[in-house]
Amino acid sequence: MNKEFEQQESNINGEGFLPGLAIDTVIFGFHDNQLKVLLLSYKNSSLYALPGGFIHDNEDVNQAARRVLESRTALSDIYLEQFYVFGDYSRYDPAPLKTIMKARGYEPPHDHWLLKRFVSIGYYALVDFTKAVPAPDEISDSCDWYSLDNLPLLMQDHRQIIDKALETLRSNLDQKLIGFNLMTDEFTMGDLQSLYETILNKKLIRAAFQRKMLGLGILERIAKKWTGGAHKAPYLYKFISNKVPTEN
Amino acid sequence: MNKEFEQQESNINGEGFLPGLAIDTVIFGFHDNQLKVLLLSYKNSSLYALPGGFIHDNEDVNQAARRVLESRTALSDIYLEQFYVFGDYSRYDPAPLKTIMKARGYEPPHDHWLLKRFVSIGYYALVDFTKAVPAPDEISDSCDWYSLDNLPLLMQDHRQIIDKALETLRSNLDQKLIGFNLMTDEFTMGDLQSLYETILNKKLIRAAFQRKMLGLGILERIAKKWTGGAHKAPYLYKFISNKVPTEN
DNA sequence: TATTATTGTATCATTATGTTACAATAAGGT
DNA sequence: ACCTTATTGTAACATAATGATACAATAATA
Repeated sequence: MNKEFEQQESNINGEGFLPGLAIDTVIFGFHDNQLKVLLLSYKNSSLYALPGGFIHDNEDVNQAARRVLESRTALSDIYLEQFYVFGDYSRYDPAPLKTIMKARGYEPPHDHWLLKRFVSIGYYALVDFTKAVPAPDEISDSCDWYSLDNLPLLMQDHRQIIDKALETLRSNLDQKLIGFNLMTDEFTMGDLQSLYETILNKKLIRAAFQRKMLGLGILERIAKKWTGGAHKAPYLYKFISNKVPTEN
Repeated sequence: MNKEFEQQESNINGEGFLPGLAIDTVIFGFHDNQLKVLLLSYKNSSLYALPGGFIHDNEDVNQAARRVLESRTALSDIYLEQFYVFGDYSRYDPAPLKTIMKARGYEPPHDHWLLKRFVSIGYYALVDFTKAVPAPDEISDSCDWYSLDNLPLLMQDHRQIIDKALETLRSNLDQKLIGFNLMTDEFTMGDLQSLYETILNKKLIRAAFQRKMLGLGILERIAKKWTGGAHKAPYLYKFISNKVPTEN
């Protein structure tokens, strides 16, 4: 779903789009020591869904994914990566989209292109929670962050898509140093450790974690952060951006 | 391309198939200390290509990939995994397929489904070279193994697809212990090390490699292998299959 | 000024990996 | 039979990475 939905709806043959192929994007953010994903809710529906969209017939697939991402977060230059194609026949279920269209007062023909079988390419994005501005469009009620351990009921197989995205993020975390894309510009070592612990779902050893991160040589120490706590103030760090993967 | 090509050719609207979506499979084997891939050559054409195919409109995408793989190697229960979707607009080039069809004496209509833009889902498979039986079909001259460091000229972006597959294999090798799928049933430690060295494209330290492999606890020592060489005979090993990932 | 919690880092322990060395041994030659 | 040769299996030690503990430094607050 994207801003062009009205055109897509009345365009019953899907003219201008690649047929049967969709994009779903798992947009991860990190806030309050919790991993979050950006979800939409549809008007007149209790269904939540991942931001997604379709591919113009003269557009690169990766470019389409970036377009979807930017339309939802108003961010560019974001870490974005394909992770899996969801193509089981059992995904095929025209009911939810039919419901959405009917709720909008539109009665789609039987062979409307949006009611056919779709294969979906899964992407995940890592964004700075504080910079993303969740933007709903005309067919969605809301576009908001939801904590991963408290997700609402999701449309179709979107729950499995999120699970697979998280699994991919987890296994790429150490190898690719992509975690920094989820941090704010400045952060403490505690913040960073908390992010790693949340993604990997396990406690890490503080001393070893700090030693390793500093040893990577991609952190620059800025200043101290007075939190107001009755204890030594932590340093703030920023990461040296040209040493960390952002765009592919 | 698969055995049903004649039907696909005369079926100008692609009835029964998902439109615009294809599968390309990089089938890896290992022989003579070299990585090999299975390639087809088309009749009346100098073009080589990856084994590929299309998805039935009532078939899982992963199942379709397995069907393609089995039709080319006569093997089942093979390690097979999605690795990337190739969806750039610049891939779109109807010329090669047009040439192939014309060479078969078939003049396709302008809007033949096979001449439209395709997005291709890349899979890679790891097979035991000694067990796979390369099988061409009626539109291919040949179906044979080619050494990775001596590939013929390939159709479209198939060369990039192979490169990306190798990159994925390389980065998954240690983590997932999938290398064993490329070995014969019984092998020496030297064979295994040679495989790793070839995939990773670097020399490994013999003592450390052996220690690590034995430490994994997935190898069973069988017997000695008398090679005829004037030296100590190496042991043969087989891997304890229920400890190694094969199918997903 | 004492108390408190947290941070940064040093220190040592443990594990993993790199490196060297060497005994075991299966041909082949004499 | 015995010596030579190349390769294997593994021990032994060196170095690097990680786990675990300890402790000084230090911002609040009382």
